[in-house]
Amino acid sequence: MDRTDHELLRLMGADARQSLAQLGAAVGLSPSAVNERVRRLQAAGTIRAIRADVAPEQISRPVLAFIWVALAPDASEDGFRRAMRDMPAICACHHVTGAWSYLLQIRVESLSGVEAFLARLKSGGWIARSETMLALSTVVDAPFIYRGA
Amino acid sequence: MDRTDHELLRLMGADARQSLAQLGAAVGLSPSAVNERVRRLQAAGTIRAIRADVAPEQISRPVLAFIWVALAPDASEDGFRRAMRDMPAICACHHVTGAWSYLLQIRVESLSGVEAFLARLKSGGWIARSETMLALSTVVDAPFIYRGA
DNA sequence: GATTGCGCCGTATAATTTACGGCCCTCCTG
DNA sequence: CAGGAGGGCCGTAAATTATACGGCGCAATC
Repeated sequence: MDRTDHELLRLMGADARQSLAQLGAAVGLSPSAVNERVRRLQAAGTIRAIRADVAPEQISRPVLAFIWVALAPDASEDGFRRAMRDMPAICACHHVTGAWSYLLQIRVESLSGVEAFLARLKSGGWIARSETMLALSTVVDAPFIYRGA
Repeated sequence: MDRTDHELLRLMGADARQSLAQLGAAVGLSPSAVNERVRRLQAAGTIRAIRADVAPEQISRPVLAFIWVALAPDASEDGFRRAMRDMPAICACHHVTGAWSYLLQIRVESLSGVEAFLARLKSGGWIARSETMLALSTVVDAPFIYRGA
C-alpha cells in the first residue's frame, strides 16, 4: 500500500481499461510488476470490482433524488434493508445521524418515478415520514451502476 | 438499446472484467456480437467508463459524510464548482432543491477529516451555512472511486 | 557477512480482444 | 411479389493483452 498502489488505484478509477503496459508506463513499472500489484489489490479486497459506469440520461434515469426517511416505529429494520437492496432504482442507502434515520439516493426516469417510488415505500409500511430533494445539476458525479429495470 | 443491451449494462455494472465470451454466454450471443454492442455503447457514451471500485476502509477513507451547503451570498457559483471538482475528498456534489443549495458527499479518514474539510470550505469563503450528516452504516453502497490523496 | 524475503524484470504461453468477410433475416420499394 | 438495402450476428484470423514463471537485485535480519 505505497504511493504507487495509490496511483494505480487512481488511474484505474479514471479508466480501468488501460492495459498493464499503459499503467506501467504511468507509474514507472513493467507490466508484470503492475499485474502483480493489481492482483494483490484485488485479492486483498482493496479493489472491490471493476464496473461499467453508465450515463443515466441515456438509459431513462435522468432524475436523481435524495430521500430522507424516518422509519415507521413498527417497521422491521432488517426488512427495510432487504427491501432497499432489492429495488434497482436505489443507488445508495445509508443509515445516518441527525433527525432522519436513512438517506436514500435513487435514479428514476421522471418525476412520476419519484412519486411512484415514494408510494411504494409508503404502501410497504416502512416509513413514518420522508422528505425528498431533487438534484438540479451535477458538479461532481459519482459513477452510476445500472442494477436493472 | 434493447433488452440485451440493458442486460449487458447490468452485467458489466456488476463486473466489467468478464470476457466477451462470458458475457455472450449470459445473454445468448457470440463474443463478436457482444463486442460490437459494447463498442457501440461506449461510442454512444452510454458506457461512460470502466472504473475500479475501491474499498474506502482499506485506503483510509472510512468516514462518509453528507454536507448540506448554503452558498455565501457573494460567492461565485463557478468558483465554488471548480473548487469542488479539485477536492479529491469529494465523491459527489449536486445542486439541489430545498432549503440548501448544494449537497456534498465526502469520504475522509476520520472525523477530524470532516472538521478539516468544513474548515476549508468556510475559510474559502464559499459557504454561509452548512449541516453535516454522517453515514453510520451502509445498506446499499455506491461505488467509490479514488480520486487522489 | 551470509541468508531470507520481497519486489521487479523479461520471456514464453495462454487468453482475450479486435478486425473482417460472409450469412440471414427484416424491412422497404418498385 | 420480387428485388435490394441495411442491420445484426457468426466464425475465423491476427493482434493485443494478460498470466505464469524463473531469475535477479536490494534490503532487512540474524
